[in-house]
Amino acid sequence: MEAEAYVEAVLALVERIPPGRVMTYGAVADALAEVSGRTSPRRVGTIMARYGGAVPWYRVVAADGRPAPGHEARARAHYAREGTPMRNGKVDMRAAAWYPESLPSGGG
DNA sequence: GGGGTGACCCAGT
DNA sequence: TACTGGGCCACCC
Repeated sequence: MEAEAYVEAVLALVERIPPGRVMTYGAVADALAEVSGRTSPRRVGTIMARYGGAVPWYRVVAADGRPAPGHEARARAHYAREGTPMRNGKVDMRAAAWYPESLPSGGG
């Protein structure tokens, strides 16, 4: 898979995350590992930082439920609107964690 | 080609 | 809960 295609795959997957649900960087990387072969949470984070502006980036959080650094207030506003399960100021991963049943590309 | 960095993750204290 | 160390991969200079 080309780098450009991988970026689009990440963005496409993030767009598939339903309102009120979230995915971790690791989960995104793991989900795309099937179609990409090699991935890592670091790569997903970097892509989100560069191209995340075009997708619901706030639905992608760290493993402990923290939103993107520098955009916490922005993210929390969305969580309140979408009714995302919160826990002590952070996203409740046990309730909000979401995983795609089928991938945006390669699957159907 | 080599070294530093980053919207990460896991394990230990 | 907060802090620290190691692993990981691609990007940038």
